[in-house]
Amino acid sequence: MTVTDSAAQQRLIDALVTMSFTTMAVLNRISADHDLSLTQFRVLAILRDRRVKMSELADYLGLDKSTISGLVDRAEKRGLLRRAANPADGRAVDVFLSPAGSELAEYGAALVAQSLAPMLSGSSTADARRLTTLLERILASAPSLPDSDAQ
Amino acid sequence: MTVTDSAAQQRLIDALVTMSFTTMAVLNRISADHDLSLTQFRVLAILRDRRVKMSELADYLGLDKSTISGLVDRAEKRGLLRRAANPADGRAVDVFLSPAGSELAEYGAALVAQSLAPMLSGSSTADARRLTTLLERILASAPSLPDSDAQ
DNA sequence: TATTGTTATACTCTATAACTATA
DNA sequence: TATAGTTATAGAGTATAACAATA
Repeated sequence: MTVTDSAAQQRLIDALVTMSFTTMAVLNRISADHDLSLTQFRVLAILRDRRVKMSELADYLGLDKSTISGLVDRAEKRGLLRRAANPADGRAVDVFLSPAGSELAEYGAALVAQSLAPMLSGSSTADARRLTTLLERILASAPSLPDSDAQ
Repeated sequence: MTVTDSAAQQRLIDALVTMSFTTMAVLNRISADHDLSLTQFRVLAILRDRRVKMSELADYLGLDKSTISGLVDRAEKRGLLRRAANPADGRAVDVFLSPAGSELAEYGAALVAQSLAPMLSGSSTADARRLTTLLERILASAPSLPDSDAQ
């Protein structure tokens, strides 16, 4: 996109930002419905297919390690996840989902799909495919952000 | 999109969610760089071209009125916005940007455009136009959420 | 009576700084 | 020395409940 397209570019940016707020509002509502903050919900999503160290969780979320301690404390107290010593590094602590956490994570992922589907149901299959391709192309070239693989 | 396209639909949802997190991370970073929470940043964006009542601000953001009181308190103390009695309703309080708040809001909007532009610069003009159209079409049919017109 | 806004309260989220234990 | 994690602390964000003022 060239510099002369500034009006068109601004329009794209507006659409992207509005779409992002709309999507985040849906994720926020789903989280709140289950007494989770969006961050807690993201933790569940991240741990759905991974067992990670506290420090890795901090990296995924782009948050300070002390924040992660509190976050994991509360989720552990609720029985959603567990800590365990890392076998390879005596300083490190692994985090992973409990069965209850795993169940909630799966349910949450399904809810996200269900909640966003209506918004997309107006698009034709061809348009949906086109949109997917365009978004994926942008994401592939974007500098990977802390949270780019949550969900 | 038909029910048989569930894999394709899930892929679109994943792309949309990832893109949303990426966009929000950018907005969060810009906010933090100016000692604003994302919510404060949104307040500035909302008030950029509007003078609203406290209750309307609550509606825009989807937050409780008591939350708005605190939010406005802090921003007012920082000199970014001001309260005034609503001339038409003795119970209501109007909120609007101070000159400093207005300046920061304009600067912030420009920063958002600048920060998101690189991510989009890899797309051709035709692709950008196509993406804009697809997003706008979805947003037009989406039930308008509390925050859909921030920014 | 209903609505608008504020205040008190409580909890979560977040970062900084100081600390312990391990590498 | 550097890294991993926890704890103490402080401030912001958020909602609920109770309240005063106005419609």
